[in-house]
Amino acid sequence: MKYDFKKIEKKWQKEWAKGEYKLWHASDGSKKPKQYVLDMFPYPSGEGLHVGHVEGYTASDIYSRFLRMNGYNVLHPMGWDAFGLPAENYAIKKKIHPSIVVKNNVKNFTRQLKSLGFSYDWQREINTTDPDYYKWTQWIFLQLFKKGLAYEAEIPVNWCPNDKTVLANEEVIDGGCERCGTKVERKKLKQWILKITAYADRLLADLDGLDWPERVKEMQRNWIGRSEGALLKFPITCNRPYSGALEIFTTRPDTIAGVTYMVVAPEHPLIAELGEHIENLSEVKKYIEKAKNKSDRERQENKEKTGIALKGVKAVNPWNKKETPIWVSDYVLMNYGTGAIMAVPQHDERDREFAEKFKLPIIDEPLLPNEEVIKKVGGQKKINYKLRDWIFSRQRYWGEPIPIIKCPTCGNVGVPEADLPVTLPKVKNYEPTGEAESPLAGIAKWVKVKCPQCGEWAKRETNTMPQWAGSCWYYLRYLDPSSRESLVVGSKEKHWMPVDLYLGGIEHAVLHLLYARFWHKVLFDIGAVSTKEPFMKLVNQGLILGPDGHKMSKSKGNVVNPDEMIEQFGADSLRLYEMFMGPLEDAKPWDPRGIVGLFRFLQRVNSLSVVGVTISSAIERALHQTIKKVTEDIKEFHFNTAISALMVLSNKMESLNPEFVKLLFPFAPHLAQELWSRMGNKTFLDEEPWPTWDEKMIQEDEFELIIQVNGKMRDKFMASRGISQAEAEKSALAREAVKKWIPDGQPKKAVFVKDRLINFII
RNA sequence: GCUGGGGUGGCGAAACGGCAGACGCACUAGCCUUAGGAGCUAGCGCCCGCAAGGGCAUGUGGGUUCAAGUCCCACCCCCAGCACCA
Repeated sequence: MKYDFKKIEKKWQKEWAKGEYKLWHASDGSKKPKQYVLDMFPYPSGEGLHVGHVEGYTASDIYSRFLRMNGYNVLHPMGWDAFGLPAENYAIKKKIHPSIVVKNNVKNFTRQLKSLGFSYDWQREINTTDPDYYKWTQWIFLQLFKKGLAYEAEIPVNWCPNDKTVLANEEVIDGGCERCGTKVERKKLKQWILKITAYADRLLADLDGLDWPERVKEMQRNWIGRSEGALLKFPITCNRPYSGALEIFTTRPDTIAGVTYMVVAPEHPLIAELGEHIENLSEVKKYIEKAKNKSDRERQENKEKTGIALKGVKAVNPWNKKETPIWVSDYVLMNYGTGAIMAVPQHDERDREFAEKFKLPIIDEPLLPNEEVIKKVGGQKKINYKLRDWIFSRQRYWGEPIPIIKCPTCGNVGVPEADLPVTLPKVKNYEPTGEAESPLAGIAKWVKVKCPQCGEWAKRETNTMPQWAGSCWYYLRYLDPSSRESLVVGSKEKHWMPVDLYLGGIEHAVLHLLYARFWHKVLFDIGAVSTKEPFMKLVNQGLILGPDGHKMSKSKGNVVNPDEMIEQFGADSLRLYEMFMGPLEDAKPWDPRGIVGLFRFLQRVNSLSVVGVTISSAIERALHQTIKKVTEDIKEFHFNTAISALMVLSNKMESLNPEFVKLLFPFAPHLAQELWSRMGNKTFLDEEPWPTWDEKMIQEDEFELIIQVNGKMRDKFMASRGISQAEAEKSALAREAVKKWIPDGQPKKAVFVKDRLINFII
């Protein structure tokens, strides 16, 4: 029979769609054990689904179908992370409202996902740009505001001149904008900031309990960057009366005797404070000016140390009362520790480099116990983090409005919860202003509002939230997508949380995954959720590279379009190929011919007779072995070897059997369901139990006994299971091929591995 | 530099310390055919050989073991992330 994949796939997709995909509804009241299998939801771009999406979504679909057949109540939802720059930029270019752009893209993505047969619970579909959804994103912001975890401050921020908005530290990659690569500028602006640093210790400590890839945990650990040390004060002396001290942070108080100079960051307040006490103030100011003009990227590119000494000012080492000079250098950063260090060139590479360049002494002094130093000099223990607070406001249109009202008398006032959502008004012009405000600032009618506290005229906050806001909590909304009284009803949250499996790309390791953990912990603290962590197990699918081995990109012209693959070979072949390419987590290049092999496999399976012939015991044994192999492989996400096991079995089979069809189902659901129906079954495979194997059936009564001489394989013969060493030796030594290697038939020694091999040593 | 992950045929890859290369792609030969670029069968690591057979092979060099791709030590190379964080 011809493998008419188009007809088969269309037919079953239509069947599955009945009752709004009833087959895949997750029930809140089920007695079955629950499993929450979550995909990282896509940004619905104009380009449509990428083969990388297909990879991750196929993997989670296989796993979900497997769990359902094993008696689990599975929640496997899908939605849209639809706020963000691309829709807005497209809107600016084409003069179409972003919401229309998003609507069209969502339609296309939905069509594509359905054409791949993914078993989502479509009743729980969510969209972060839906006011009923972002009402709760705003609600969470208000809770952060109430707890003092959202605050406004004027600080130096990363500004992308191309996207005309500020960026979080996590969004700056190698000094460039995460999105467009444009060199980021430093600007001092008043911004909304989330106090993620208040959770640094918990975000770090709770990583240990997570079943996540080690590299992701390590990336988060590095990003949080905890270091234990101490704050120590060095009194300052100069030629005029002065009573200040320079406070430094160090992880090595034990090296204090080796201090030969001090360094402060160019932005350090000490310089302004000392003012005229500094004899060479004008030169110092010149250096500081030069350092300020350097971007972060320039500072990183050129690591040649620069600096200038503060003349007429000294610091006193509190340990040995020695006077040491104070320098200004941009290798010390103002936003870490205290912005000042004690320099120990003997023990620190950077200090050594600086000392060598400026001919400062390098002395070798004995190390002292940390505790003793801290105690004697009156210092205090301190833990520092590299993690910075999250700069949260954006000067763009297409995002959630920050629900704050700025009142001239009351200051920043949260929008009353009853007034949520603060909906995004329609504007004529989405163009960013290029200033510290979003295009919303231009809508006087929307901006003007009465202060909820004093009733006087006030203004709305016109900045919007960053792209990451909506994805910080979406996994909770799936549990209760239409709830009006809370972001998620407690009983539903308790039933489903935490997410058992979270599948997605590694690119979110220190962005989405860190932000979401932070929000989740805040929600935990206010009692809105019952678990400390949102995602128990994380699996990252590896990147699918273009046929040229490079990352797929439009400019390189190496992008593979899933729609074309489905058109040519069908969804089942595409699913199977992407799973067969290699280990799920590895990066792997697309082989344009590769999919053919999987198509051939399905074609062969399709042509097998549905009328069962009596199966031989050899095939029955192979079947049991395959059930075991595929079951274990799916549990470990080894889909490539599971598919290969199915191929091996199918190459032996003369006709279809129900177990094989069930094993195939999670991987190639359309064809498997078609075969199931051809075999005379009226049920859906989703509702069928997963096949089981009998360990006794797997055991073969004969095996190939390997004969080695000095560890090299020389011969083999069929032996019955359980053969004794004496019997094995006798039979082996009698063989011609063995006699050739052991002419006297007298090996020095024989190592016998039961039911496997015998190794003669001569 | 630090951290994590890797180096196995022409390619993607398999391999509880026990026959290295399963499965698939490509390739070769043959078959079928309504001559379809997506059919079927067989072969296919490298070297010597008509063959039988033998030798060599899992980045490099050592080690442990009856036996090492797998365990231990040192080194080289590749990929990813972070990187003047005191």
